[in-house]
Amino acid sequence: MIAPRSDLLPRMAKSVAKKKPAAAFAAGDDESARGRLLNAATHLFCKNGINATGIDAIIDEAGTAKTTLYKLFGSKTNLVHAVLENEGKQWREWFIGAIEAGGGDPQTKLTRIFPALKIWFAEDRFYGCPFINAVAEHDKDQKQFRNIALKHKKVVLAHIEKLAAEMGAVEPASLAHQLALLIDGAIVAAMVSCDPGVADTAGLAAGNLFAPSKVKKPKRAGSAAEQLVAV
Amino acid sequence: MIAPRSDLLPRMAKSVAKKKPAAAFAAGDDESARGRLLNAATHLFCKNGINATGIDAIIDEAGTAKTTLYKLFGSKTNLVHAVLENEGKQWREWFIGAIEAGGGDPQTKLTRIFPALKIWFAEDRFYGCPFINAVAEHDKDQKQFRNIALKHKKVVLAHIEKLAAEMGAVEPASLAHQLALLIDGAIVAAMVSCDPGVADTAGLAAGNLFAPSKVKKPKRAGSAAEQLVAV
DNA sequence: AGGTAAGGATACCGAACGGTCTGTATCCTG
DNA sequence: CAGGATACAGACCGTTCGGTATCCTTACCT
Repeated sequence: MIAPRSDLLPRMAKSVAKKKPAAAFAAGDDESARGRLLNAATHLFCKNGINATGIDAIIDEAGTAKTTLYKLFGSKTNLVHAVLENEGKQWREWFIGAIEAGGGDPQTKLTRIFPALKIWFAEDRFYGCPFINAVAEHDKDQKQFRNIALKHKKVVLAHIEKLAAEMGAVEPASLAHQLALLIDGAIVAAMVSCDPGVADTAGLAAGNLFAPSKVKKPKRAGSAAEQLVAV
Repeated sequence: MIAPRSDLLPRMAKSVAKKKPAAAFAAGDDESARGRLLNAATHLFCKNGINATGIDAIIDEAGTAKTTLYKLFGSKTNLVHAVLENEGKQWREWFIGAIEAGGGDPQTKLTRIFPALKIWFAEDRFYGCPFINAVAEHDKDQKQFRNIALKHKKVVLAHIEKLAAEMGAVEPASLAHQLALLIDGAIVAAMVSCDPGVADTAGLAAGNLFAPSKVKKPKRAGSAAEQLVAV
């Protein structure tokens, strides 16, 4: 039984030799079995849906054995949770980095939100928000995925609200919630329409939320004009 | 072989004798096999997801035989399409009715959008937008469900854009798209958070889109103030 | 050199899936 | 009363699902 195995490079994915996908937030160069499983599961869950993705498809794309998956994650449910946790962390790091990079005043950072999203929307591996999608395809009377999604969105919201407060918004919490609504709307609209341009529309709508009347200490504009258009 | 059947009322659902759910847009009093199947499938698809809902669960809730389902719809896929078409039609009728009822000027009608949505969000059978959810749990590289969703959203958008034009919006199409974004955002946020109050937040954001500077023929406000805050 | 940990390959299990089949009961119409 | 149409009941089929068990190969570390 000489059986010269074709895989001269063991512990490497054999099915594909992927190039780095050059995503906005890189999913990974982790070539360990765990990393490959996480990347494959993330890709397939997001692209085809969680329920529509079978274990076999995941191990096939990851180039691992089924035993390895169950040794590392225990169950499909655990894998789903690991994917969401990992993806959420990476997305938040990318998002916050994208609006913070380059500095500037808080309002400048907030206006970077939708241009940043547009870049994400334009990726060929943009499949919408994994958290929203996970909620959408599971029992809505159960809190499981809704709680995970809320936890993710609260971190993002907190950062936006902090910036809103720093820029002197009259009601930072309200402004942050409105921006978050536009973000969610843009994400699902981009997923459905495949048109990154919805980010521009969302940015346009967001622009109205930064009107001088919404800010405590206007920098230049006269107060008379503000009064006229206030509320 | 007397076998006194328990169903003294044939062609009636036996498993449950549901009360009318009193939904904003009534799913139905259609007690035919087709109607019951459509209602049951709509409920289960929306609540638990399409992929997570088996044929057996549907016929169980509908109180029909499996043969009846396949005689009437042919396949699960066909049933899914029938559900989306039917649900979309009913939702649009409800939505347009809700913002048109009571009359008033076009802007008044547009401001009715989010209060109307809030009522929908508060229902115990609110499970988000079936079209968004359908896209979320299927292959995003296929156009199938995305096209169905887009068709639905275009009808809604067209009505909003018509109202925007009637109210004299400077850019009716842009305004309509921004409102649509807020609507989508509110729907998914309500689905995830189970808080109908997001409709208020969306309504607040929408209020900024109706600023005098956005309207061709301002009714009262002076033009000087508008110039100051324009664009 | 040998042991151990990590991972690959594959056969297999019970359950659930979408879908088909046979048979029976009830109604409507002629 | 006959016969067609409609619907219910439930067994059944092939497939796929998530998950387990067994065995084998390789890399690395004393």
